[in-house]
Order: sequence, then structure tokens, then C-alpha cells
Amino acid sequence: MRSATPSFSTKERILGVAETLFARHGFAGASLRQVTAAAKVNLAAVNYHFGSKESLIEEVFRRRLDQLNRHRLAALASVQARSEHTLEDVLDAFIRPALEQSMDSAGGAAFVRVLARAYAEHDERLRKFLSDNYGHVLRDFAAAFARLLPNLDKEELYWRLDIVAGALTYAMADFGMIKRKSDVSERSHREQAAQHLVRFAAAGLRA
Amino acid sequence: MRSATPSFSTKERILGVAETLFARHGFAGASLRQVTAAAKVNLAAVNYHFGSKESLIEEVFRRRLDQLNRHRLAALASVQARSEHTLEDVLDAFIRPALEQSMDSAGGAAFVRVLARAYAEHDERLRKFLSDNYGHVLRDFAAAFARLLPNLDKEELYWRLDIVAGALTYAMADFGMIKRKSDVSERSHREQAAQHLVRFAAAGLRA
DNA sequence: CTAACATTCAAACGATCGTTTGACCCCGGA
DNA sequence: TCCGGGGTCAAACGATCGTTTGAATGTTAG
Repeated sequence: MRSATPSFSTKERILGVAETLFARHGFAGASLRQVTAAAKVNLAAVNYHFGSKESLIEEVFRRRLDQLNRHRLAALASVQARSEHTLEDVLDAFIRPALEQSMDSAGGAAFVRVLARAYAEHDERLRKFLSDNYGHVLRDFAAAFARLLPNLDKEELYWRLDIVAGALTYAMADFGMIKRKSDVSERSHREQAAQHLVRFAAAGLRA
Repeated sequence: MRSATPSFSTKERILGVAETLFARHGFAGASLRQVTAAAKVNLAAVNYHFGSKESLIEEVFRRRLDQLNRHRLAALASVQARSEHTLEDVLDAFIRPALEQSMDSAGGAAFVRVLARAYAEHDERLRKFLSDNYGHVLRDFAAAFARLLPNLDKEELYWRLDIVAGALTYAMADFGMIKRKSDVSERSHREQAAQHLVRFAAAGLRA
């Protein structure tokens, strides 16, 4: 009776609210007092459960990225297991898991916006954390792209992957704001969105 | 180089330093005390010359965007004056002025990173300010794209323009960090970069 | 029941935030 | 010469920041 959502623990409520507020106001812009107030928990709960604001931020990433990158690597492995696969297949393996996550979980849509923020922030600590924990995923995909584009020299490939990654991150972050025709369901809308992104990125990589 | 020369007024030094620190730490992350210390001016100078931190942020944008968008509109008009012009021409009119600015002025490179931050921030006040003052430029370009892509319905076009704008903003923001071959000059490097971006974006829009 | 531990709570810590104040300096026009 | 206003300055304002404390409460095992 103490809370409207007693099924969620204090830790989980903090993570969920922090995700939303970090997406909306940035890491420096959202204060722990705003987070704990919205989560209906005591201010000290953050430092008790996570140790510091910095660690809370990392935990917000870890909770989603572990699952997301597992799905991405699985999708990539599935694609590469086939005798033949195209650039579009690899791009789909990268994009679709992010779209799925932004759909199925309530905070998933907020998290892709957090990701876009992390992309824009050039904060050294945060970049190192992401690179240390999830850098191997991006390297695997880069290798897959390199195999499919043998005529492109390495420097040029990295160039384009950088643009593609930035474009995809921004595009996915803005998904929640793009109006859709009312006669198509949410799922088919995202389905179309994924196909558009894949074709767009593939055209850019092959140009 | 001559960062603390007395030939620059207090106002100009504040604007220059604020641009750099906003690019590095964000609008909420860079404090007025950091700005005024780096600019070697008194803390109160910001509120004296600009009124508030919010107004300082707007002035940082205004100083660069006025010139940037003037160049963009001039380039667009020049392109459209020709009897025939392609998608690549219009994209070039949008991209090249930004690249020029990021090259010729010392703080220009920092400013495109500030722009990328503004893109990631969904702050209501900042978006309204930018939309009110520079929205007509984007509308002019959107109309030019629509004329060149008559088979694309409006909804799909806005979709792709959103992706393209995000990709270009991000790519330009990261220009300073992309390694270039040492045997090509800075100018020719940017020249190649512009061509790559244009071809990449055109392929995505036509896909 | 009691002891031991886990969690929550109100309150306060020192640091830093944006902003304001009022004295002070410099300098061109009476 | 004096005056007055634009500019700079150190200092302080109240608010808010992340973090810490110690007591109160809840939970679990012996």
C-alpha cells in the first residue's frame, strides 16, 4: 500500500525513472532529487543501492545494452551462418534488435534517446565505459561490413560506418516523435521504419 | 592560438570560450565559472553583457548561425538559378557552408559540435529558439528536395530528411576526430569529406 | 523473542550553481 | 577641473547539487 507499483523494487524504480529523465534532460541536467522524487523513493536510496550518480548512469546502460548486444550478436551470427548474405542482412541484424527493444519495453524508447545522448556527449569516462564493455560488438560488425565491401579501403569504410552509426542512432532516438498514419499498427510502422533505415544505410555504404 | 589577447573584447572572449566549453561539456555541464575563468574575465561579466546564461547560449548560436544560414540560402539560390540542378547540388549547398565555417574560423569546429548537442537535446526552449529564428532555412531546403523527388510522398521525404540531417550533423561534429592521411592538406581533406557526405546523403534520399 | 542484518528515512554536510550587489576604476565631454 | 556612465571587480546571495550520517524501521534466522 506504500506505493502504486509495489511489484517493482526500489532499485528498479530508480533505474526506470533515471532512464526517462536522462533521456529528457541529459546526465548533468537530471538531478538525483528529480529522479528520487519521481520514483517515489528516498534521496539516499541512489547512493545506497548504486554508490554514486556515475555508477547509476553506468547501470542504466548495462541493464539494456547487455540484452541488446546479445540480440545483435545472435542476429549477426544467424546472418553469417547462411551461405550467402547481403549488406542489408548485416544492417538488419544491427538495427532490428534496437527497434524491438524500443517497442517491447516501456522504457526502451527512452533508452535509445539516452544512447543518442551518449553518442553526442564526448565525455571521456562514459566513452571508455562503453568501449570497454561493448566495443567488441561494434568491431564484429565492422569486420562483417569489411568482408562485404572488399573494394572499399579501410579508412573510407570507417568513415562511412561512423556516419551510418550516427544516422541510425539519431533516427532511432527520434522514432517516438515521428507521426505515423493512424491506420497502420505500431508494429508494422516500426517494421517499415526498419526497412527504410536498412535501405538508406545500405545505399550510403555502397555509394 | 591567441586565446587571451587583449585585442578581443570581453564579450567576444566569453562567446568564444563558451562555444568551446558547451561543445565539450554540454550546456548544463559547463558552468559560468568555468567559462569566465577560461576567458580570464570576471564572473559577473556574463550577466552584465548577456543578462543570463540562457541568453548567452542563444547568442553563441546567433553569432554563427546568422552567417551560416546566409551562406546556405545564397548557395541554394545559386543552385536553383541554374536551368538544371541535381539532388547533389542542393545537398552541397547545405553541407559546404558548414564545412567552410568549421575550417576558416578557430571556433567553427567547436560550433558544429555545439550544433550536434542542440540536435540531441530535446530542450523545449532551445528548439523553439532555433525553430523561430532559423526554421525558414530548413523549410526552403525541404521544398527544394521535394521538387527534386516528386515520386516520394511527403511523409517519406520528411522521414529521410530527418535521418540525413541527423547523419550530417553528427558527421560534421566528428570531423575534427577523423584521422586523415598526412599527405593530403586540410582543405583537400575537407573537400573529399564534403563529396562523400553529399554522395552518401543523395544515395540515401534516392534509395 | 532476540540478535543481526538490510533497507528506508529526515536531516544535514560542504561544494557549486546562476545571479545580484555595491564599491571601484577608467575616460571623454562639459 | 569635475562629472557621469560604461565597465570591472570581489563578495555575497539563496538555491540546488551529490553525498553522508545516524537513527528508525523492516526482515530474517536461530
